[in-house]
Amino acid sequence: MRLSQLFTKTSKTIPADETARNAQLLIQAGFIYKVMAGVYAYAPLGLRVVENIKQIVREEMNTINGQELVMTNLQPREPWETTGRWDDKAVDVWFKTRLKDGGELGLAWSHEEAVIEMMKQYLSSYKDLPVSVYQFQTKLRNELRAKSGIMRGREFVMKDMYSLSTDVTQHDDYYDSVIEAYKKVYERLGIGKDTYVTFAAGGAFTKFSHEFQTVCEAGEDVIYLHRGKNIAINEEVLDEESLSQLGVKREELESVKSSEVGNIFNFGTDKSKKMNFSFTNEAGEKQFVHLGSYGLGITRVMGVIAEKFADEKGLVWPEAVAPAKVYLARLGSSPEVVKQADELYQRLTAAQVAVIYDDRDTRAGEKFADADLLGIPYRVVISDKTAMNDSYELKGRQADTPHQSTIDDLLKTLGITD
RNA sequence: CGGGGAGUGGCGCAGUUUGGUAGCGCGCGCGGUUUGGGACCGCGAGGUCGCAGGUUCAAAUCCUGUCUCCCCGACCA
Repeated sequence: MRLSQLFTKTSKTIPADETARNAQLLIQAGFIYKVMAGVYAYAPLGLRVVENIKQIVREEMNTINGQELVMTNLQPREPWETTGRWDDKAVDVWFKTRLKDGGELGLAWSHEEAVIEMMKQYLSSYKDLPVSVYQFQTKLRNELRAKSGIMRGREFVMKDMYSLSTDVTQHDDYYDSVIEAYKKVYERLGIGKDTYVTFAAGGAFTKFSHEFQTVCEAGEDVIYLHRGKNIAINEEVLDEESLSQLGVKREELESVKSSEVGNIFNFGTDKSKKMNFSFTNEAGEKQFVHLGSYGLGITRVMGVIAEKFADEKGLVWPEAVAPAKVYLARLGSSPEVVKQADELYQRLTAAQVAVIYDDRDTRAGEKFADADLLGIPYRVVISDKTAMNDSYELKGRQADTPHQSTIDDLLKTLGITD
């Protein structure tokens, strides 16, 4: 990507109407554009981050046999009525609208009922199970109050997965595999060591559900950590019963602010019964499907990463999600410099390394400031000096000083092996 | 939804108390000098002050209503 052609621009000032660090930085750097409260558009650089996160999630969901599909944003009323969740008193985040002929529709805030409705058409035998389906979907929630930039919006991207199992054992096995898959996801996203599987309010079938909480000052939740035992408890279920059940003492726990980046639920057969979603077992008997629901907030994770890693100069993306691996800053426009920079750009691009090529006719300071603000992991500078010596100046985003390297060292550092 | 704060060129702000028809920085365009951490000089374009009413000779400024944004709280299945 040539920066001279990118339509977004960075700004020297942070937007006045945002206080959330993630929103300030992402807007200032041109990753996102605010449309209204809690609703943000994703510009090219922001979209790259979103897609990188999605790809990591996709790979891990595929590993545990998740089958990707896409549900719809327009949802009919009936399935939600059967579970009692159409009523605004039961679900207060509904956006609702009407068809021209008067039929009432809901805009998708979740897809549990929708998925069941769909899967009923395909699954009818124990031989069809287990099945796990997932999607990346834009969720629409009429939150009373949006806040915290992209961490709590009215429109946001979420990966939601649903498992359909024959019985408790089959369900539990899958549920456990999702926990492991989620751990891998957060690990790959660079927030693994700060993300805790957290015991939270469970619902009708289990004492607890599991949340994935990332320690983050900007988060909305408070969790209690037992670092020694690697146990975390959401304050909403912190009572004597829970403590004794988990075998920890209150005074051993450390309270920290966190953001819920994932949540997994066991619905048992509750919804299946209400929606009459059954299959035939080996004995020819009608059984209800066990449902599990597994959410992972894609755009929220992006906000959390932006918050956690930023420094005073701007964003600092972990390599796995960065919009590019290399920020190639070309200083000056002498033929030698242009030649060296163009060649490196082509070489890296050919090697599948994402590069932001700053070929703009601007001064060095501006390029360096933008490289930092955009948070690209590696900065390579091409100048008269490097062109003359056939060297390459390389600096990590958070390194203090750059160093000169040969083309071989450079490619090696960037993980390119010919 | 309760409480608090704020809406003035693309962005960040001043001006509002003490009404007299709009200013600064950045950005943008042109010319020139510069060129390794957001350069400098000159010239120039760009807003009628969220919106709607009202008071007044006169409203960014006063009054009423309304919309929007931010923060705290409540809510988050």
